[in-house]
Amino acid sequence: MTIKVHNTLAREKQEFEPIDPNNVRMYVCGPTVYDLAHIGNARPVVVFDTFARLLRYVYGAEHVTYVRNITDVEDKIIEASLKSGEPIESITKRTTQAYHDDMAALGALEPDIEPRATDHIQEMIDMSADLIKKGHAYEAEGHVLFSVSSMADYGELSRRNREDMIAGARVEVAPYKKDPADFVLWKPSNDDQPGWDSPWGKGRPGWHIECSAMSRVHLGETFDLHGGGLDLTFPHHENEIAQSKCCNEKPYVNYWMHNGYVVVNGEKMSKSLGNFFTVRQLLDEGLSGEALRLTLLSGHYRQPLDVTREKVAEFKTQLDRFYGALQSVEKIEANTTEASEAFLDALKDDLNTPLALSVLHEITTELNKTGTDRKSHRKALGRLKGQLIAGGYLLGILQSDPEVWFKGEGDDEQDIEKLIIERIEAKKSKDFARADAIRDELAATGIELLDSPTGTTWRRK
RNA sequence: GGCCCGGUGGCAGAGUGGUUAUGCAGAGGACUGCAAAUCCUUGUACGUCGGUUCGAUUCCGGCCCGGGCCUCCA
Repeated sequence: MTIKVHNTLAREKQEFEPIDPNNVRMYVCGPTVYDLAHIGNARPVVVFDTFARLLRYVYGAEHVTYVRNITDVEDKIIEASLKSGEPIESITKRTTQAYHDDMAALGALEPDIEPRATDHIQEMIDMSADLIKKGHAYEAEGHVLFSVSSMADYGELSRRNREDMIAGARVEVAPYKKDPADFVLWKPSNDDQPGWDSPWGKGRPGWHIECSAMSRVHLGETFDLHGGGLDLTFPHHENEIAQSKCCNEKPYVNYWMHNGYVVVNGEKMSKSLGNFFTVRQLLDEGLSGEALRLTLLSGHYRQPLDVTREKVAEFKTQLDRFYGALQSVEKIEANTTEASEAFLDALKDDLNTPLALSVLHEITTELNKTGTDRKSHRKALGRLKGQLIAGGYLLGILQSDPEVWFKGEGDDEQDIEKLIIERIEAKKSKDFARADAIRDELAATGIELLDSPTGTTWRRK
């Protein structure tokens, strides 16, 4: 089965056919580094990380190039610097580091290439100049503006035309624009703003041109797939298409994928609404990054997703179930590295992660059922274990040692073991009152004891 | 005003023109000194009104409700 993706350009699911299966190319819009990432920012990272894992699985890791940029020049950063007094370089460096740490905690692998906007200013200037030359842009009062009316099929992604946009315009139209829909490629900087020399004086790039420039440098003029949050469809991606198509005179991207919003009580989570919580915040509260990741994958990527602490706790319980099964077959060697067919089919069908997750649960049930008769089912158990780990890898979960998952970090292991031995003695002498007292004592510190015919193990709750 | 999503059982969440989603929570049972873990069994579904159909939760239309984009936003 081939991969199918919902292509925003067509508004329908399509078979994914890369231009070159030996070099599958994907670009995803990364963060503007002025503040900590919130859960809404994390969703596309986790979603497209999962999709990249699938692409690598299907086409081979060496045949996939995944680019995710860092936007380190943008007016929000300037504002943040003015407000706090922290230098811009310090803000972008610190925030980029925090972003890397937080996304790693969510199990996101690094993209193959992570270009920075400030390293590609010259390419942006070149593109802007080229667009002027080709009659798609013009200079006005130190700005370079893209001329929307110069492009016949502007609006193909978001399916809106110029008239709609003008009718719906909620912002004052800058006087230097020839057309209200025109957007900025380059704008002038004063002495307090970061700026670079350009044919139009000292200035800085507009928001959209960086992705056109960086994707062209790293993936070429036409590439396979571009992802991002639904809110980037317009204007950002629409304008990227306009810039790249008009500049390169070639198609830009074949497939566009957009993830739905993270919502809070049904409303979109966003910085401007203030209804967000950061990844850092939840991790600091002690929530598991792996459970948070699974929560982000628990709904289909195009659906809205309500992330609550309760939900994260539920998916932590689900992970306990998986790890419990893996723990029970710790001594059995996995004899496959292939995910199950049903699991792969789910992911290949427009990244249906909830369905894929249900397959992992079915595998787990089968594994747990088989567990009663180890010897004669060694082969089956090895297969189920392998499928669980392989599927888990594609989702970015279940890669820890089950022992570590359940016992975690702590310097109290010896005390726990000592109490367990004491309890075993108590049980032997039928002193169940003492045995239960020890259980309660440990339970009070979050330690749960599990008796089995082969002995007593424990978990941190 | 224009354009666009969505409404599934207690909760989360897939999916399908006629047959079990899955998980969490609940109930019962097995196992256990007791528990936990695990397994088995089990209940309550497809917003609403019409239409198409032998048959619709699934297709079509109206309505109601919720949300989004048209400005920065993942």
